[in-house]
Order: sequence, then structure tokens, then C-alpha cells
Amino acid sequence: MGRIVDERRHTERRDAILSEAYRQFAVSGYDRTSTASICRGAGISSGTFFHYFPTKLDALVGVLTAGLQQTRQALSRIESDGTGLGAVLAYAGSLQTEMADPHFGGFVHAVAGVELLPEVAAVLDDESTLIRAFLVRHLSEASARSEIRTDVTPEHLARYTQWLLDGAAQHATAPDALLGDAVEAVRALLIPS
Amino acid sequence: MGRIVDERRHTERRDAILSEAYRQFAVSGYDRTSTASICRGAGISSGTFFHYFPTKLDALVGVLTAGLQQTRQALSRIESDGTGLGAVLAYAGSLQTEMADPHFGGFVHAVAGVELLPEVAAVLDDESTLIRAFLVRHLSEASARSEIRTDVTPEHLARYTQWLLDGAAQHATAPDALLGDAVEAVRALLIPS
DNA sequence: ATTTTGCTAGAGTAGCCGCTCTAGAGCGAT
DNA sequence: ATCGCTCTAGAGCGGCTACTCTAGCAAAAT
Repeated sequence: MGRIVDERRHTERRDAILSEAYRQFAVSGYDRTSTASICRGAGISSGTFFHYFPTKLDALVGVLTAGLQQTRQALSRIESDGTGLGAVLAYAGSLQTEMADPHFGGFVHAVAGVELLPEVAAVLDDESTLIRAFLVRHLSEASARSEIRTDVTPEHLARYTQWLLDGAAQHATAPDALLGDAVEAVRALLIPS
Repeated sequence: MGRIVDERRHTERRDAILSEAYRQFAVSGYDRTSTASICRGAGISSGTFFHYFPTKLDALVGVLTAGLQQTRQALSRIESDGTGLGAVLAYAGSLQTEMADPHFGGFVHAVAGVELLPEVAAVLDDESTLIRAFLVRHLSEASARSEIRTDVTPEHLARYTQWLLDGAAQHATAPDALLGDAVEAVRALLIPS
């Protein structure tokens, strides 16, 4: 049990399914995407799909988990480059890059639609907690260094920043995103005028 | 066709269905809520349901449209009470009151999950446009009166405010909302420190 | 009184969807 | 050579769902 014959082929196939699932979830939403359609898009049979993911929900969780790991890496890379305000702005920037993906906005909406399923909520919670900790850490430092406003506590600023970025992510699909990007918004919130 | 026998009874029934639909969409999401379940909750038969709403989607649009009208009224009431920064903060306050509804957060997520359906997108677009116009109008005035920061244009501030409030609405379910409310967040964004 | 029309109930239906099952091919170990 | 395992295909199935249909009742119109 669990022994994998050809590791390379295995992860490639798995990733292909995951990426097709991501695209279709983004375009049609979770419930309105059928496993059959994912199979068609990925060029596999249902047997193969359910071999890799015992459940459709498991495929979604797979996508989310991959995203979480990506976030983890991005944060630690950013953190090794610098701390304080710079790190926070760098994070906003990396998020903004993600938002450029034409499927990003759709996927955010799709996930929101099934956020109440415990398996989904768990991963999302992990990611949210991770980011909050990152923000609190670096905003505290930035506050101590007087890089940012000090009339609002770092904890509150962290929360507001998260709201701001979540809101921006939700509108990621809008083509009129030219007016004002996420980094500028965060800068406006954090830096005293 | 279209003649209504007892106006009172008609709208009461309709509203009852709408409010039950709202609750169930909030709790289970749109796709995972069955019309049968709404009927059970509202104490009616499927025949009645489909007499009032030819489609499940029509029921959702009905809920959204009711919300839009509510927003319209709230905005004009606020606007008649005052303008500029005060009006913007009053709007944030009224939104915050809405968020206190235990079903609000769930409903926001449910709607997000089907935002790609054109009928839903249309209503949401109307509401978004309405709010943006309100914000731009009053933030411009506030800016001219120097009630708020002037280093960022009112248009940008309007957008950031909308992001902030949308993000807050998304987290409305969280019980730890004690830490920092929406009004304070908007104030922090708008008022120079 | 009779007709018309809104309204309601509830059984019924067609279709879709997530998932299972079986059969077999490829490959590694013994 | 043989066994055991992963992997793949694809037909099939049980269950659920949005919606339809028919029939009857109440009340307004004539």
C-alpha cells in the first residue's frame, strides 16, 4: 500500500489534474464543475481521477494545500530578504502578482462558496493564521522602528491589512484594476500622511 | 395573467420564502441548498415555491434585489442626514450593523460562489456601482473640506474603502470580530495621523 | 350561479453527478 | 515464470434535484 511505482510520472499526473481542477473551479465554481468535466479537460478517465483523489473535495483541498505551501515559501523568502514594513509591502506585491493570473479571482470566489465545508475551512484557517502572524510580527517591528503610523496598534493594522487584501483579491477579476493596486492601498493604510 | 388576488397575502408569502431562502443559502451555500429544503423550512409545497419563483436562481436574485433596495434606502437616508466624511462613516456603521446578523457572513460567501452567473453579477454590479458613486461623491467633498487625507485621490480612497469593507464583510462570521471594527478601519484609512 | 383565475398541494419525471467496479496492462520483486 | 502491485480505462449505478403536471379549492367577476 502506498508504494509508488514511478514517482515522476505520479506527481506529474497529479499536478496536471490539480491544475485542470483549479482552472475549472475558477471558471465554473466548485459545485458546478463536474468530475467528468475535469477528466475530459485533463485527458484522463474517471478511474484515474478517483485513483489520485478519492473525492472531488479532495481535489479542491489538494489545490488549496498547494497554494498554502506556495504562500509559506513566499513568506519565508520575503522574510529572509528583510523585515518590517519592507516585508509587508513585499508580501502585498507578491499577492498582487498572483492576482494577475486570470483565474485567480474566479478561484477565490469558488472557494468562498464552499468555505463552510470543514476540510476547506481548515486549510483556509491555516493560511489565514500564517499570514496574520507574519503581518503582526513585521508590523510590530515596523511600528517600533516608526516606519509606520503608531496611532493604531500593530494587531489592528494587521487585521485591516488582511481585510484590505482579501477585498482586493475578491475584485481581482475586474479589468479596471488599473486604478489603484494593492500595494498602494496597503501603503496608504500603513504610512502616516 | 399577473393579476394578484390578495396583495397582502401575496407579498407576505413571497417574503417568507425569500427570508427562508436567505437563511438556508447562508447556512449551506447556494448549490447545496435544495428547493425542497427551502419549501420544508418555509412550510410550503414545491408547487407554491415555483409559483412565486420560476427558478431557484430567481429566488436568489430576489434576495439580492431586496438587499439592493435596502442599500439604496440606507444610502439616501444617510445622505439626507449629512455629507462628506460623516456620511461615509455612517455607511460603514450601517454595514457593520448588517454584519451583526449571524447569517450575513455565510450569505456573502454563498453569493461569492455563484457570482459568475450573469443574473447574479448584474445585481451585484448595480450595488457596487451605487456604493462606489456614493463614496466618491462624499470622499471628494470630504477631501475638499480637508476632513480626510489629501495625499491620495478620493477615487483611490473610495476603491480602498470598498476593498476594506468587502474584506471585513467576508470575515463577518468570525466570532473574534471584537478586535477592530469596520468603522475604525475606515477611519484609520481615511483620516491622516 | 357560473365561470374564470389565482393559488396551493404533492406526486411524478428526466437528467445529471459523484463514485464504484471490473478487467486488464505494465512493471518490479522473487 | 509467476505473483503482486500500481495504474488506467470506461461502463454502470444509486441517489438526488430542479422543475413539471394535474387536480382541486377559494374568491372575484359577470
